[in-house]
Amino acid sequence: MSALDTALHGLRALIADGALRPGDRLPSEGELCETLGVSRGSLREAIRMLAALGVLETRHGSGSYVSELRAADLIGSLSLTVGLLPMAGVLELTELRRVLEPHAAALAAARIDADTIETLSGVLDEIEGSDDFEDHSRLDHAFHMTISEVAGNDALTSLIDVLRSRSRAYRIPDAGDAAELKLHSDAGHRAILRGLAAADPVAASAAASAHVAQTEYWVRRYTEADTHVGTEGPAVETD
Amino acid sequence: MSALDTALHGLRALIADGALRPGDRLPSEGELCETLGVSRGSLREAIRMLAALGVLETRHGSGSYVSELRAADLIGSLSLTVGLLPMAGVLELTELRRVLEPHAAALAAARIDADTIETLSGVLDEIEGSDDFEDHSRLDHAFHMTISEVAGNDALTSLIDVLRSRSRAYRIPDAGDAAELKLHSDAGHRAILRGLAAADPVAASAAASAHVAQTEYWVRRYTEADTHVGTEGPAVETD
DNA sequence: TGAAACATAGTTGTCATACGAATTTGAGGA
DNA sequence: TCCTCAAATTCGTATGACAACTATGTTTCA
Repeated sequence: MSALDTALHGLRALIADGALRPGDRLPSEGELCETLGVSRGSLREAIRMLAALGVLETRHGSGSYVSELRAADLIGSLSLTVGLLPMAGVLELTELRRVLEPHAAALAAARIDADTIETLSGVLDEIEGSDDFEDHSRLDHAFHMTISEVAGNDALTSLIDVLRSRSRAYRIPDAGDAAELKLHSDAGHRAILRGLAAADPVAASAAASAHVAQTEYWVRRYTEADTHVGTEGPAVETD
Repeated sequence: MSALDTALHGLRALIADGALRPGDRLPSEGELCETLGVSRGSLREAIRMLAALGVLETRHGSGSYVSELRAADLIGSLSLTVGLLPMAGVLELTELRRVLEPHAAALAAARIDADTIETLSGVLDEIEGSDDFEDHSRLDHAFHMTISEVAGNDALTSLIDVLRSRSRAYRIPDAGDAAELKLHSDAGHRAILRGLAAADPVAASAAASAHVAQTEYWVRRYTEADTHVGTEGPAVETD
């Protein structure tokens, strides 16, 4: 077994066995090097891997700490990489959204309160009144995240967030298309909100499903032309 | 910006911009150090982080390569860490399973062929005829993975696999309970297979939903007593 | 007495160098 | 043409050194 594997599995075992619990500070790097029998370089590589996966957090000058090990945080570690997926992968993820977002909407319909409905309605007012893509993207994100937060499962919220982050950043070159998309998008949002306001899980779920399906349609429509891997360039909501 | 961040974002940018495509070999570490202006140690830490997330693969003596960037692989990178979740997190994930597995079953019901049904039936025969927990776990896994593979979305399959890997490894101390669980589990499997064989998405979906609900019941039942974080020790299917 | 400033020790961040281990490449010969 | 083997290339690992940052305890001053 390589030194890196030794360090990686050694650290993981310390957490799995309960020797290190969420929030605990790890022994210093020098100490761990002796304990695990690897050099500091190999140890640090292992620490970085677990940090990338959301298991550890390192603070300069202080030490490394075990994270809170929340499911939402581990899922959130994907956000660094989903932006690198090619189009084919994005469509796979969109299918997941097609299951998860209706579920979140249904749960939210059963739990949402009047204040939140008011807030969401205000967000939609802003979206419909704005022509700025930056605003649109931000508010759209807020709308959907609020819904999944109300649903009450943080892991679900985090997963939806990660999946949505990828569909978000595609540009719609044609101005007419962009306008049409926004029209449908606004209508979709209102339909979801109606379902929530009526405390009707089935209606909210159906509206959310239709909304994702619409996203999928637009992503697919612009797939053939632009199969670029990157996420750079002017971003336009397809959502 | 720290040297590590420089290296990490530099590498990520090379991929996002398309300068490095799936399957490509990265420049040598020495070359990248000059390009990015960081030491070899910092560069290697960045490479490890991306490797942990499933974006890069390193081969000793050969070089580092960009992975195929399949959504399923990126999601699979979670498998190293979901085993560290405390019980509360497992229940969150089980709720996700409750949405995803019925969806997979419904899709599979619409696409499955006679040969696969035969195979699955054979797997269930084996499960029902075996008292060995090791066999049971392996065959149960094969049964469920086959279904989600038939569903045709690799990302979905990978996600279900990751989520299931956590519910799998809990021991049922009481022999009577274990027997009762297996009885229900076997019945649940048969119900799912009936739905698939009838090409009935609704029936398959409902059966899968009930199956996950049963898992959730057992996990919850043994939650209060055992909140241990680890995954070691004799593992018994709760599934 | 209280608080601010400072000194100190401990920890992570970064770099440079060296050498071992695995792979790849190409020259040489049968 | 194919095989063998040595050399070059590349990653894997270890060590040492110092900078940057943090935490803690002490001193100093109001």
